[in-house]
Amino acid sequence: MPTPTATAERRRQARDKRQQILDAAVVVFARTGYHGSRVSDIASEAGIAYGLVYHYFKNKEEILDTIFQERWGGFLEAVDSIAEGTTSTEDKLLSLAALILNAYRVRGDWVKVLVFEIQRSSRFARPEQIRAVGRLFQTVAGILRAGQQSGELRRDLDPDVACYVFIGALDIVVTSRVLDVIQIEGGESEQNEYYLKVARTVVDIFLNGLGSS
Amino acid sequence: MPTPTATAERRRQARDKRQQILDAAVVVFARTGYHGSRVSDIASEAGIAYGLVYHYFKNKEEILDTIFQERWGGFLEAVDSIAEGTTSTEDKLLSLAALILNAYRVRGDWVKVLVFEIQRSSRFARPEQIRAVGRLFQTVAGILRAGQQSGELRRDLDPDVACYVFIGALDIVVTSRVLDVIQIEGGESEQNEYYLKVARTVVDIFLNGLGSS
Amino acid sequence: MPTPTATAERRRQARDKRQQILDAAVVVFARTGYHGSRVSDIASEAGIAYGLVYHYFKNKEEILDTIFQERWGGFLEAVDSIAEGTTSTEDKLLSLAALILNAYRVRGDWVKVLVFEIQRSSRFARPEQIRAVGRLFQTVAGILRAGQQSGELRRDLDPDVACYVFIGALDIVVTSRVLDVIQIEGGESEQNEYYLKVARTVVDIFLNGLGSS
Amino acid sequence: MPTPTATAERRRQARDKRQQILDAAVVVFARTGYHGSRVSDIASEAGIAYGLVYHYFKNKEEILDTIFQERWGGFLEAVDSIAEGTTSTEDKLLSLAALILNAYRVRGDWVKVLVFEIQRSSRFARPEQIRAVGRLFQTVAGILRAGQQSGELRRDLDPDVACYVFIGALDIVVTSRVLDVIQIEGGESEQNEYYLKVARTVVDIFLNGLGSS
DNA sequence: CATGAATGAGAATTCATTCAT
DNA sequence: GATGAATGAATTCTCATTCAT
Repeated sequence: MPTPTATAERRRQARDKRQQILDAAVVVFARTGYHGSRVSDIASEAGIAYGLVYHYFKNKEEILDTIFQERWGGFLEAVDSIAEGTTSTEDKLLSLAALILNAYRVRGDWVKVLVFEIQRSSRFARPEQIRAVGRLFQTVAGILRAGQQSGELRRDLDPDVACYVFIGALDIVVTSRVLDVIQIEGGESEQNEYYLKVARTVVDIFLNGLGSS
Repeated sequence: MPTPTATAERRRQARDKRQQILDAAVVVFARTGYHGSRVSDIASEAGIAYGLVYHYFKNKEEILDTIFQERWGGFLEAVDSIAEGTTSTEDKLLSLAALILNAYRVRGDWVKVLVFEIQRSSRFARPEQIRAVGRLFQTVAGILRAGQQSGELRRDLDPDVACYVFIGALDIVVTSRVLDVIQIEGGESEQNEYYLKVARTVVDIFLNGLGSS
Repeated sequence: MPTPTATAERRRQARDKRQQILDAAVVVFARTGYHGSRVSDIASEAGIAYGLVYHYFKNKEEILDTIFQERWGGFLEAVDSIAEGTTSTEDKLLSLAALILNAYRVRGDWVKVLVFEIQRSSRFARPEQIRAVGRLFQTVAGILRAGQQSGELRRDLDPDVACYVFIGALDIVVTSRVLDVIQIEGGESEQNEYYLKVARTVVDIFLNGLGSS
Repeated sequence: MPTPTATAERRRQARDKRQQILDAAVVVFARTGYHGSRVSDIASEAGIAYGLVYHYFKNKEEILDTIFQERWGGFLEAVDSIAEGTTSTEDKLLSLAALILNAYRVRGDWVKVLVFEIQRSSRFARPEQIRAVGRLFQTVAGILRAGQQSGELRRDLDPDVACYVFIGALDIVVTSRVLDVIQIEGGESEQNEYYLKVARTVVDIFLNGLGSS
């Protein structure tokens, strides 16, 4: 009979292996897309037999669902913690912009999968997925609503619409970047600078408008 | 031997049949996605034998490419004609917003296909497709640049970045609508009103900002 | 455009091909059992690509169902025509016994498939299959009931139970033969003789009993 | 070091566990058939880990073989003890009929497995299995032969054929019952009555015939 | 042009069996 | 003995594409 410790150890390894599969799936999906990836590709990327994938996941789709759930949850937490901060609305928006714009640099594969494979398949997605995406909009709208109440923002515009302007601007920058529509040359620091500039521009336009006052 | 007229007639019918296939493909792709659609689904939606599809198109992918090319071209022309107008920058932006927001209502299926199947799978897209999408950004950036030169817009912000804010806002409204993240209740006129409100809000924020001046 | 005749010809060939598949399936199922047979085995026995099997049948199971339906239907017709005859009850029973006992000789593969694969999987079978099997019992019970009314048979026994005795006796002979529990040596004529003897014995016991009167 | 008693205890438990697996297998095979049952289904029905099954049995097939061997052996013993009795032939046949007809009620799952999975797939069965089934026929034929010698039965019919009539009748009643071709309504006592009636009818026909004397 | 039968590569998924712990 | 993670052979089924008619 295995000792309790040995059982725990095995359980830990099992969780690791599950994670290995998820990580490998992100890499593979990013490289060849969900439909272009075979389960065996994921398995060999994870360094395991493909049969084992079915030990941890019901099927290929569940892998994608799990990737979304776990990672999007983490992202939402980061967004929430920005929203709950006590800084100015402008600072919150800047932090949010930086968070989103940096996501691609830090977790490029995962963002690719999100942009291409999950947003796309959401048509068939369970309502929970829709709701999970909706939560981002609600949180941002909440930031705006708070800004309106504190007098930092105009009160004559619907925050549920305004949040689209903000999120949309950032989303399309990320998408364009993923799509290589935007090509950023230079090293790490140049890229960093570019993103900062974009973040500032987005927030600037969003708060002050582009019109010559 | 067929008369010249008969030949012309046949050629016209051929073009019709080709169009039928494209129209059917839009419907089917919108319903079940590119990968979820069989060539035979397209054919039966078009009311023809599936073998015939291969008379008009090399393969399934060429159908998608063609859909993009033909329809995106038309869309770009509409955008260009707005850009080339002599109205104020604000009017141009309002027209643009209305054009994009209405597109989903008028050609829902086609926008779905664009959003999900083409825009989001451009990784595999030929560079021409990237360039074609890029042209939208350039045209909008051009509108902004002109506005800066005429003094209507602030000159301290990069129009190549600013255009993302504008397009991104509209894009995400459309996408959210397609995804049913946004549910619009009510009939035709309520929907119309909602879109007008969104268009005005987007342009308002874009020009005047959300900050309390 | 193909002439009507050509179309008809093609349709005829299609039916042939479908039949080829069914015939091949009977051979293959008889040889290696339903579960032991691959669809590709059936296809290669039929001399076609296995993809074509799915042109004519939804899946492997539908092949088995079709085999049962078509052939059992034919068998029931033969049974019915015996039942509807004007001969004596004894003659009807003799004919029935001969029909059943000969079936294995004439269509050995098909009987094997019936005995092993269809009777077995009937647990999951659609109620129609149960009903189809039930019809055999009803028809035989009908023969017995008629014999009771005409005074040829005792009236004190339930024909719905009595029919089991008759059918069961014949069924187990066939099954035993298929199972090689019974080994019949000798050529065609010896076999024939053996079956005649069995048929007569079964009917004799059934009508006159084994008890020394 | 374990005491002899502890060792014995362990051996007993091992036998229990082995028996647990066999019992579980009967239940599972009856429910979903041999091919439709996974080793893990058997294990979870038995409440053990599926790896353990391979400690007690070489493979899945050996489980089925063992089920047959052990239970069929017990059944044959019961049949033998009837055959060896000193009662009249009629009584022996009645006892035999009751034994067989009751088996389904008492051990329904096991009979299902016998009827569907073993009896009907003997093609693959080792010859010993065929021989074991053959022993039933021989024993029944023996009863008949004894009846002929004692003058209770007609001598002009081959007992090796006659035994088919008897066994076949009972077998098909059981099979029909398993297949739900026969639906018996009512409670315990009604079912009991029905089976008694069938047993008597079968023996009556078998001994006295259905013909109006 | 039109049809749809025919092909077969390709992928997902299942599950018996092994084996390290 | 007991566990269940790990393996991978095996098979079904799908569907884009070709081609004879």
